[in-house]
Amino acid sequence: MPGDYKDTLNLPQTAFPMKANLTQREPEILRFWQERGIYGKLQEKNRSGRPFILHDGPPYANGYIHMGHALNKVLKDIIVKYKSMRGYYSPFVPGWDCHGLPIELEVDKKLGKRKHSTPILEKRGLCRGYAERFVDIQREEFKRLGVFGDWERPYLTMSYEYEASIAGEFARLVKDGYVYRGKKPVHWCPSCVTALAEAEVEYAEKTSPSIYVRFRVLDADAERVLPADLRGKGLYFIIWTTTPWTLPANLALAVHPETDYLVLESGDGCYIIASDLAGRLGDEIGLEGRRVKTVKGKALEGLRARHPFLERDSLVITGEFVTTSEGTGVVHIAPGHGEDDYLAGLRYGLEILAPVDERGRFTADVADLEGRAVFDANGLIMEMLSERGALMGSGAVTHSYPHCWRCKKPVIFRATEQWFISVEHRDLRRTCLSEIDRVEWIPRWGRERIRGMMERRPDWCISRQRAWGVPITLLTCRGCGALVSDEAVLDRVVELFRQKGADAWFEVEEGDLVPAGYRCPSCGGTEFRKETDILDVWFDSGVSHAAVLEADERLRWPADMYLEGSDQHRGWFQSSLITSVGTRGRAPYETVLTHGFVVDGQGKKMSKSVGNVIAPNDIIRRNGAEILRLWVSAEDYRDDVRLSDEIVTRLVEAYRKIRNTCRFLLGNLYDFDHGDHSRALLEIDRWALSRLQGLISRVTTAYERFNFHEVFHSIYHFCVVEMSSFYLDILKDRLYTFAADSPERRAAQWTMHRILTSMTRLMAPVISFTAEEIWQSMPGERTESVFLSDFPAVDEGLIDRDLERRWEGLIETRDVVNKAIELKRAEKIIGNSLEAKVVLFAEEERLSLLREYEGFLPTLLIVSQAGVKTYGEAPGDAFRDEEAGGLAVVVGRAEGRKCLRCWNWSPTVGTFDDAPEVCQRCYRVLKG
RNA sequence: GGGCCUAUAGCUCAGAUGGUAAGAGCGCGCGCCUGAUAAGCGCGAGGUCAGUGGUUCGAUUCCACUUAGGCCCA
Repeated sequence: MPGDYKDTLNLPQTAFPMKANLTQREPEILRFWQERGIYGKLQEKNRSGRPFILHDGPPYANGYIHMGHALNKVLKDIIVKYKSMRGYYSPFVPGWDCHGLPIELEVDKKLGKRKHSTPILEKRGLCRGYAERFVDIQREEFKRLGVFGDWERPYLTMSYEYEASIAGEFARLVKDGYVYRGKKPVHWCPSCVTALAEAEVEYAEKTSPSIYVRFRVLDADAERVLPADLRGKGLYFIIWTTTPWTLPANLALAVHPETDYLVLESGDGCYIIASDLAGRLGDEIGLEGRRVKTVKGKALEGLRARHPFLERDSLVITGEFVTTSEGTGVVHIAPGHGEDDYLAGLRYGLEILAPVDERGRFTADVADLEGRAVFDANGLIMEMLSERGALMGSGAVTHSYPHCWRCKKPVIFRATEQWFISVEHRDLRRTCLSEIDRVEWIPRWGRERIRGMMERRPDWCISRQRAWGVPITLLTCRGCGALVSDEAVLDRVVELFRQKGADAWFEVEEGDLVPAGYRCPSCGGTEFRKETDILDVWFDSGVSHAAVLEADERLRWPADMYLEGSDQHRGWFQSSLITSVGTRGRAPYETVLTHGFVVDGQGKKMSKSVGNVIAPNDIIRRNGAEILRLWVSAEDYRDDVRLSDEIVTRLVEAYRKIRNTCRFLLGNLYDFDHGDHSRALLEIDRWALSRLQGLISRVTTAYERFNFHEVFHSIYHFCVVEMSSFYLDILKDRLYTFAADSPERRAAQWTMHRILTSMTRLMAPVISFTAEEIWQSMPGERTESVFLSDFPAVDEGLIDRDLERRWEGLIETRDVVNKAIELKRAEKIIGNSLEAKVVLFAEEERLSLLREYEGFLPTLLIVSQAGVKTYGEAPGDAFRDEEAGGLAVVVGRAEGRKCLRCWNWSPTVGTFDDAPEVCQRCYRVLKG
């Protein structure tokens, strides 16, 4: 067909599809990695490299993964892949947290009524099966995200080895004296005779007595408060409570340190109550009288008051938890029967008193009430108060009160014997704090956060009265109650667990746990009792540094990094720190990196009830895991990360842009000869390569600082601004119309190849699937997988700052010309920019710059002709832009005719008899 | 209620020891191209830098408070 020169051009050719079709392609790439064993080869390749150990915090083996899991694992994966490509030995051993209440509750739910009659070992077996199932499910979900790791050999906290490690680490703490037995209040169901976890308590309306009780301040102390003229009168605190039965356990009265308290003279005595509540108390119990004085709560601290019916004094303490929203502003404190009470009791060294047995009956400690069920005793107690003149008022209230989810009856708060790890022993708290200071926290405020918690936290209560966990492997003497902390006994249990798992604890006889002839060191007793509590699951994961980092030959202790959500400042970071410092004297991590939570487009938390939840699978199914990975990298994870349909849409577009840019590069490399054409580079090629070095440098720094959103933005920006709209757009003419093997075209290809191989590796840790797909489509020699290649390094020889500076001027000029052309386009004078001829009028520096590049200007501006003149010659109606001074532009129609081959306009078109429709440049190419 | 943290265009992000920098890309609007074509290119319109007060000659940038939101506690 005459006039059709398309066949004589070097148009791009590639099998690399424009449409990613990630949903289908990703599984193929996963299979490729799997079948070729790429992860294993990567480990092998770096075996002798410097290690970088990112220790995986174990997700809980319950339910399907949500976006938080995905965010966390992808962040880890990006780091592990980056470090690996940099030559670090960076194995990733994923793990799962398998014990614990949530799984047990799920199993209980399935058992229904049989849950009470199911033997513990059978229940534990069911829990194990449940956890196994979800480990498998989550493993597949994580793999689908493209996360590299040793998925076939993860660590499970319920493996026998791990269970033995838990017992072993616990034994170390026992031997070193960290573990003690103490009392702490827990929700307790007197009807089911069991402790209840918070999750097993449900709140329901209940009617309770509402009573006001006065406590008389000791006369000796009253002088501190009462003016001289009132001395001799009784001084009383008034408290309000809805649980009269806890009064026998009263040990203190709490006031708020900053609240104003009123001393009120009324009848036979003086009363201390919160000023704000005086009016209300007048209505409630008819308390009226003369206002004597006002004092701050903290001035009352240390006073002693007589218990209304027991031979005991009650100490006045202060607490921030005291409010004046109800009651009297004075709170009755029974450390054995309330959470605030307990903590206050600890602070003031009060006994954790709970004279109530496991069936909710008073013990002999309260002689008058022994054997009485606590709720039934309320009336009796009120009578006792009344007889002694201590009852200031009574009534009834209906309020929300905790009930047992099994039997639906009201529960009580009751201190029971629990095991603790002391954070004061051997200065543990202080050592932890100094370790916190030594560790690097990213972001920096993480240090303040965990520091505050560590400074204030109480001893660690590790007892749980449940079935699914690692038992607290302690024996106590049946005779004297002494703890058996004999090394031989403790070690025997660890070995037992290694062989048979923690279930063995429930099977073995007490006598078989001690050496033959063993006697209690304190009393010589020979009968022992196995502890039935299990360990808090936080202990399980807390010792992963020992059970995994130290024990697993693939890893090493301590870890270079822990990386979890910021909620783990209270959780895993702390449980790991305590167990590690307690046994090894230092933190198990060098650096701790935290990320925020996944929230919706408005920054609100995702919740099923609101209906704003987006699941990883939604995105994988609709857009592919790659989009999810891109999202992880695009967002600044230090803050909460937002996710919405719009954000996904934007990311899909960004992905397409990156993909298409790479596709264009691939398409123009189909016939590249892979020779070294570096000596034939044009200046614009050198500009592109210099810019590429800048990109490599920026991206490398961003990875090093874990600023992944900078990685994304830099690569994206490079694709859009430097490549697609500038370099590649300008390059088309050279690539398409020059002779295929001309030095100029080869130079362009050489440059493009370099850009493509660099960019692909830069993006590989983030968009791994696409990077691999590009890598496999790339012509020429390459490693088996993009991950087996090295991360690109900056080539100093390709950096040319002077050149880049000169080009800033050229690019600015180009921007102005584009504006001028746009105006002519609006006037319908030109369409395609090749129809234009441009004359530039410039002064001084710009003039000399443009003169220097005059021959190159048509290429730069993608116009057919361009000329340079002095600014003074510019016509008055020339286009000027305030941004660029000393520059005027005149745009007109190009001269000559359009070359049907290269589409440039030229006076040379029509001057060749044997090819009248082409320009001179094309004519020469055609004639070879 | 307490501890820690966040708040720049519709979206994702930059920004300055406080003083001519409020920026980028995307999206959106309007065009061009049809030899990256379910692509590519150009131009344009978008922000009282959450609000209030304070420090200062001057604050989006420092401080306090408020509001909204997040995590962890209570």
